[in-house]
Amino acid sequence: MKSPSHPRDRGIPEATVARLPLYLRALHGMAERGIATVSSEDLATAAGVNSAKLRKDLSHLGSYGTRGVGYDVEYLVYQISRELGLTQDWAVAIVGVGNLGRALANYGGFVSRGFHVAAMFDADPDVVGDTIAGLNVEHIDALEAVIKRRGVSIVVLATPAAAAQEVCDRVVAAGVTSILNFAPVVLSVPGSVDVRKVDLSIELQILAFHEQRKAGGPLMAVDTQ
Amino acid sequence: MKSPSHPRDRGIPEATVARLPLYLRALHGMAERGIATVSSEDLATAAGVNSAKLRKDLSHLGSYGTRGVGYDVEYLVYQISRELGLTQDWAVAIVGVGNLGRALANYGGFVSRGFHVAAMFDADPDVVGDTIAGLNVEHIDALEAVIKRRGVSIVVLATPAAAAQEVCDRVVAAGVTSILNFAPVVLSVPGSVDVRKVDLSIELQILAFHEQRKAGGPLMAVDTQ
DNA sequence: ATCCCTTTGTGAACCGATGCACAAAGTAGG
DNA sequence: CCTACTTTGTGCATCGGTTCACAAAGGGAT
Ligand SMILES: NC(=O)c1ccc[n+]([C@@H]2O[C@H](COP(=O)([O-])OP(=O)(O)OC[C@H]3O[C@@H](n4cnc5c(N)ncnc54)[C@H](O)[C@@H]3O)[C@@H](O)[C@H]2O)c1
Ligand SMILES: NC(=O)c1ccc[n+]([C@@H]2O[C@H](COP(=O)([O-])OP(=O)(O)OC[C@H]3O[C@@H](n4cnc5c(N)ncnc54)[C@H](O)[C@@H]3O)[C@@H](O)[C@H]2O)c1
Repeated sequence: MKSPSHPRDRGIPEATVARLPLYLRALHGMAERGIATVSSEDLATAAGVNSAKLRKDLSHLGSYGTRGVGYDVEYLVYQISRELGLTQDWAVAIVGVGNLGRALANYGGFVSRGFHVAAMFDADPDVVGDTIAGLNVEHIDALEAVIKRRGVSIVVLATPAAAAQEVCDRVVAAGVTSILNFAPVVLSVPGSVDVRKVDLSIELQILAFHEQRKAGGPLMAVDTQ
Repeated sequence: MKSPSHPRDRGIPEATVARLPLYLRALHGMAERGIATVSSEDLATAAGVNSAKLRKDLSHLGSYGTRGVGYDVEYLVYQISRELGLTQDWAVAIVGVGNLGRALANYGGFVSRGFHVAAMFDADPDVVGDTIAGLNVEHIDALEAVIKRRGVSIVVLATPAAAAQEVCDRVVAAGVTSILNFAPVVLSVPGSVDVRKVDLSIELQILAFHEQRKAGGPLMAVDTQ
């Protein structure tokens, strides 16, 4: 760090942010196996990326490596966790407790680090009042009140597609600015709200596209003309 | 089409492929509502993208629009479906019938167009033999035989992380070249195999990153030095 | 203290994707 | 047939991201 430029620039590329969780997961595995330091080469392999990319990604957080040695695993875990905001525990709410919502609620894995399910909501009277993974399912009418009271800042949307936009609007109105959407609809939200989507059917269609190419590829030089 | 270049170039950009399912979904909705033609502007809005991007995407498939009018909805549905390989019905197998595997199996939505669940596998004797969504759960030992017999070409992996790579190897050995992975591991596969991953915890971490920025952003100009 | 070896951090070239802006192509109406 | 209007398809500038390749930095040995 000589003179100009920022040592740790605020403004990490989006592509880098999307990979940090991958590095973090690999590092956790290494820490558990008692590995103290790791080279960019080894960490990159474990995370399934190329080592130049990994080094550039980490360089956006700061100069946390030691030349000739590598990165201290514990220290890097801490730095990435801090950067991702995982040093605090985020309260997540699940809206729509059907097939998928239940699976998510029962999923131990994502409670692991940095997140916990703080509330669950449904509109169906048969479902409201059920206890799932030790938590009571609230009625959707209580959405605003419960979100405020329990400090929910991330909402997982697992309602049918038809209800998603309406529920989304209420969630946003309640002050939530981060949404993970499983319903197959394009949600319309204010610019200040982040929506990420998980869409099974899109993923399958992309796979089908490539599968078709593989099948027909080499032989299928048949032009339509 | 004057002289050089391909009218319909094989080699559609990956980013375009990932959006085609979005357009298709919007078009299906319009077809159901009886809309016969649609402009790039309207279709783009429905799909949540910008219209120049949509037109460029569609131009990779061919010149299917009419200037001054727009695109014929039915025709475009057919062309995109064909391009994505949805004019055939793909046999999908689900491996790992736990919380998530069950939710996926019971999910009607993805059977809808172009895909059907042709087999389900698990290693747990208590689960094998169960009937879920009208289909018998097979033992994982029968993987290779059943995959061949039923012509499975896409596998959805929903086993615990620890088992994922081993199952993946068997699936690949059985000739499958398209995998949708829900387990939080980096799968290692030959280059000819396509793997797409769905990772809840990565999505949440990305949301947490941005949420943290929003919270501390404007005020948090505190430098660590 | 010097030399050799390893590995980081980054400048620079490259590549694919995005979005603007407009000519070309079509419709509709007189 | 000609004019006015609409909307596509694309050339081009730009941007963000990836990859290469190497100078600089540090550790360890002698
Ligand atoms: N199940 C899957 O594997 C899967 C996969 C991909 C996508 N999805 C999508 O995820 C969503 C949920 O899928 P599912 O299989 O769990 O459906 P589901 O029908 O089993 O569950 C939906 C739940 O949402 C509740 N609900 C309906 N309207 C509501 C409202 N206004 N407010 C609150 N709750 C409401 C229903 O009572 C029901 O319990 C759907 O949009 C589906 O397309 C599911
Ligand atoms: N449940 C969720 O919401 C969720 C969300 C994100 C990711 N995931 C991931 O999806 C995977 C499945 O999650 P889950 O909650 O359904 O777990 P689960 O434990 O409920 O189910 C896993 C199933 O896989 C079976 N299995 C184990 N080893 C197997 C093998 N070698 N061959 C075949 N089957 C085998 C088990 O018998 C079990 O039925 C996990 O990797 C989890 O991390 C789950």
